[in-house]
Amino acid sequence: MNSFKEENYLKAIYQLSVIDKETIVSITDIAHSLALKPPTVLEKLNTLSTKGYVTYNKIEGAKLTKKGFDIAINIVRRHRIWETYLYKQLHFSWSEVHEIAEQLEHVNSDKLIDKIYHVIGSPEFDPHGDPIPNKQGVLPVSDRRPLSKSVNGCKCVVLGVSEHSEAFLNHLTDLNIVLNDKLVVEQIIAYDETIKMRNKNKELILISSKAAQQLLVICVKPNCGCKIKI
Amino acid sequence: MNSFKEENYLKAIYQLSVIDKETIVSITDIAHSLALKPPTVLEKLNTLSTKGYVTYNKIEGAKLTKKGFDIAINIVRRHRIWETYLYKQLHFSWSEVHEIAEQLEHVNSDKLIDKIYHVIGSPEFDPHGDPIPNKQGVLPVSDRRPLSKSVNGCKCVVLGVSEHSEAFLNHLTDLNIVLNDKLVVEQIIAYDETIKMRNKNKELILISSKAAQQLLVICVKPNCGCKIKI
DNA sequence: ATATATAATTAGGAAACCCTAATTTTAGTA
DNA sequence: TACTAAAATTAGGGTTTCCTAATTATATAT
Repeated sequence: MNSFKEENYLKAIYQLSVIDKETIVSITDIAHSLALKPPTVLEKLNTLSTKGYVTYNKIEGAKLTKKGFDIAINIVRRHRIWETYLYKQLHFSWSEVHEIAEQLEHVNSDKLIDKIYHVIGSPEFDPHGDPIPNKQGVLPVSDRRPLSKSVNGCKCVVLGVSEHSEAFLNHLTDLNIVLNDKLVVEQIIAYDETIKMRNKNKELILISSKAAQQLLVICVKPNCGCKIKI
Repeated sequence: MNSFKEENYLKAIYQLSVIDKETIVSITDIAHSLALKPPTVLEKLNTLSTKGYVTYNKIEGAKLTKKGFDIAINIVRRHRIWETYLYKQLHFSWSEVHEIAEQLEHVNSDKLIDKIYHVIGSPEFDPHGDPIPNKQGVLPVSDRRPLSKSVNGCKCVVLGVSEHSEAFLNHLTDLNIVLNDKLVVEQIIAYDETIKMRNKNKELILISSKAAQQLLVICVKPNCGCKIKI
């Protein structure tokens, strides 16, 4: 019954661990992500550990156990399904959707999720390209990768973003980049890795390395030599 | 942010006050309704009182202030809108709907409620005849009354129920009574106030006084002399 | 290597919520 | 009226969740 808070801890740990598989999930990271102070997080981590949802030590940081992962991935699933439902079915704008889904994700009814998932057509990805885990917590496989991993000549299709801030999404709008756009990389500027590319209207687009790291694409030209195999 | 619990207190007080306008809302009643113990309720009542949501004293019991009423009626509004949405739009059965709406009613997004209310066609009553308060907290006027207030010869249409238990709803199904049925009262048995009536197929139906008190109808025969003016 | 910044931890405490047990009111009834 | 049952209240305590301040580790950098 007390799950609201605990669900948010587990979700935060999951999300932090996904950002970078190498880096450990530290107390400071979790505290920052949940707007709490480190001692609070440490205390909670101990009780979550006792309950068997996480393991924690200074060297390895916080890690979800199978039990904890199952809960976390299910919250992520609910969140993405609700976001898609709000967006596609109730015509909310993408920027409004997140905050409401943060609340709805804690509503505990598998049947409700099943129904709305069916209504939206059981998609594998949400409207911004984030994968929707299935009931078993398995993410759909996808060859999407950051645009920043491209090489000259790459032909990419925009599948999503890994950052969801207003600022970034507005920047994409300014650059005239939308979902499913086809982009052809013409040059990667050696000095700062700015990418020069063209869209389907042959318009030139310059995108910074920073932004390119957050834009997820799939490579549609075989053997282009880009840093991710398709 | 802390509102989940408080919302439930305010809703409980509202609902208890509606059952019978004469009777005061006692600590014991609230404790029973929320499955808590009296000292817990008393303590919370004091803090709710400090915050200006209720007034409380032994003689008058708990009463909502304007501020408390506004919150409570809004929760009721959300609850009934969600129940209707789940029932009509997502095809949940009526018995499943309540539990999920208990969670959804606390999701804080007026825009979400507006949208789903629009989708279900902005009805004034939910599928079981409960009135849906408007945004200002005003209940739609209705001449519905308990069937038990009928007199001989009353022609009534079934509008809803005031009790929502499985047991009662199943009983109505057994009696072959559904929403919008037209019933003609033939006799009220003096001894125990059992009502003898006929439905549109002229079938005889006997309903106990207890059940008749929970069945809400509107009188469609003018000046029938029943105990409620229409 | 030592100073310094950053992260983790410990100690101690406050507020929210909820409880049991005991006591005091209040109300109902013989 | 006096007794008794029910309701309200007081006292005291437990857990959860969160904090600040102080301390100890751990890195980082000169």
